[in-house]
Amino acid sequence: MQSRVTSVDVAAESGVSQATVARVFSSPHLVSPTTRAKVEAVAQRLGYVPNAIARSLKSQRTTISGAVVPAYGEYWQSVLTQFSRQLAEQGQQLLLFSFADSDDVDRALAAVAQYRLDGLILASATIGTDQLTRSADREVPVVAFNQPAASGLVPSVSVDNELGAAQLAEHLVEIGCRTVTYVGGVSSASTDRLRYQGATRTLADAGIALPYVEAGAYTYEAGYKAAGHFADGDTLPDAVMVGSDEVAFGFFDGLHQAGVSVPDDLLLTGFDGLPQATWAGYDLTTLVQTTDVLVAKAIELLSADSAAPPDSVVVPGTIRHGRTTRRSDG
Amino acid sequence: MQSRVTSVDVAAESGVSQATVARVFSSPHLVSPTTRAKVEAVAQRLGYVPNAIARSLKSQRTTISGAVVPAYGEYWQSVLTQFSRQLAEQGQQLLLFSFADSDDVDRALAAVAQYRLDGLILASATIGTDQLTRSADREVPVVAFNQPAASGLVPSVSVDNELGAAQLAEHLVEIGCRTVTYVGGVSSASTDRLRYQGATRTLADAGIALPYVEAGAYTYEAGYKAAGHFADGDTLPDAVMVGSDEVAFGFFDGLHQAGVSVPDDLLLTGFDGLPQATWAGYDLTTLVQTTDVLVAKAIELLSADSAAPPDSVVVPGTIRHGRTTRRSDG
DNA sequence: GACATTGATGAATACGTATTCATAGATTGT
DNA sequence: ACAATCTATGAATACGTATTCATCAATGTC
Repeated sequence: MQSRVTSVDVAAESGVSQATVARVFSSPHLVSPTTRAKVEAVAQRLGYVPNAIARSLKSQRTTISGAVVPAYGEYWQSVLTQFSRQLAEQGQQLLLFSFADSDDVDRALAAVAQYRLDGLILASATIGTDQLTRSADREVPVVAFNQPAASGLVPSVSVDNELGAAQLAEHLVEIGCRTVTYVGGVSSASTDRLRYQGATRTLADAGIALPYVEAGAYTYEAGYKAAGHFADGDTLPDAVMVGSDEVAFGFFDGLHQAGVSVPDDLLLTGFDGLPQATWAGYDLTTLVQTTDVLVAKAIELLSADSAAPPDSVVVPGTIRHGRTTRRSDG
Repeated sequence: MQSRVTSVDVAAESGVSQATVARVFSSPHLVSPTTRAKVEAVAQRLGYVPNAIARSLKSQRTTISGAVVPAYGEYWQSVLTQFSRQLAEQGQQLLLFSFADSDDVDRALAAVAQYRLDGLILASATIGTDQLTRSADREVPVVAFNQPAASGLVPSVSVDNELGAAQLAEHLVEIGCRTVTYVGGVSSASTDRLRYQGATRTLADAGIALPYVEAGAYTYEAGYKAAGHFADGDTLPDAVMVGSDEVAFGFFDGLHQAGVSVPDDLLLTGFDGLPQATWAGYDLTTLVQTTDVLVAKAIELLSADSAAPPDSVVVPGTIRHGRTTRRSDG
């Protein structure tokens, strides 16, 4: 029953025009200090708050950015809160469109179209390229987050997946691994492919082949199960590279369950640099994405001149050396 | 350069009035099948999408709910995505207002006031009661999530903290613990107090006192540090009850680091039921909040008749028995 | 001291839609 | 067959603000 107060009410009460009240709140420098003070006092007293909806309608901007993000996954949750925090610092809000599967993406994109958002973040490697291009010729600035396949179609920001995987592989070679297996999440994801490629090339230079195993999902459970099957095999490789930290955690625990010890029987690497990777229970060697930088870049691209051609920003990650690649025997 | 198409354009192109076009999209049953088909065809061809901003301005509803949520913490992230998913199922969007510290809360609430949201979720035990009451006499339906202190002021939904802690304590008594210590997150949080109370009462019945130690934050690191100090003490209790899973994980790892083994040297319980609690590395005994139910209840309260008096819903949790309270010797 | 400039304000309009009111045609009941 | 009811539609208005245009006073310039 509050906030029914409009700029007209304030105007009437202060004896000025509605235009002046509007100016006090949107371009104060156009109003004399005297009247500004008067209006502000009245507004305060009446509990007036500008209506963002009406404001948006008139000004054609919303101070809201949208994010289309997967509903599950540790990684996305942390990215999401990063966006929310950094946008909030700029006085922007974040409108969330989460989706569980591909069908939901279309639903989410349809919902997005109804809002005149200041920017739109498309996250997840499972958004199809057709869906991307369709969003591309909207009037709203778009940026694809961690979706390498988007390059060229849409401005995008992602970690250097290929380089990162190469760095991890390099490290494994250095410490003497001769046989390595790669455990991916979903093979059709572009991030998955790039990471596998990066690792493959580097290992090939050392004369090492890299078999690919698909966990089937980017989840702890998928990793756990994969480890079970894996441990059943006849011989273990020197090391396993897992395509994402969350899967790696499951893989790690699954190995333990099967009686395989990390790092004594097998070395293990992850990818992403989730907070849990540093937790003492895992202490995982992984490629740390500097999420805050990636997010900052993405926000930067949103406000950039959209007349420029689609820009692709690739940020290198940093390797974290944990216990999972440190042999007990030195 | 798209989506500039308005209902007026569609009207002109289809040879009907703007009113009819509007009706096609908001109350189709008022339009004859013939013209409806015609208008829909034209709209499709021109790429017309109703403008949600204008629609909201006129209809005084936004199909958007807001959530004021802490920027950090595994628990809140999972709650957040739950809200997002369940709201999406009802065709509602979620507008995110995250905050890092108490000052941010005021900023977030101020931002909230500018939107005519369909509902508002206030999460986090660190929102002050004054801030709560201020939001209470807004025109927007509010519900406090997991903030027991809100009872009576604002409709609220929370897990039964006191009962849950009592159940955990009961379990410890049953398996023979005689000395127990409680490690809380932030002592001023109402959830912290209730959990401590529940545990204290139950243990008192068994003639056991419950010393309180404050970790200082609801984070892994705080738990880790607390465990360090704790292990330095002269004698260890039989069990430690930690006030939140995330802190418990840190405490667990901190104990290991200090050479204290769980469950051999010490039993451990958490609270919340985070996904990681089931991860094999921890396998933590904890009180599982059925977050999906809590969230569903909260959404239900939002759409409920706001004329009713502030309603408090308390949902019992379920205890999860993990390895951390299972003595190796049976 | 006449004139150009600047600054502060008000009147009026537009943003894109939903909705009330009125109207004309179609349908029903007796 | 005629009044009464109902259906489909259009004209007009309102939602609450930002902004253009015009006005008028005050200031500065030669």
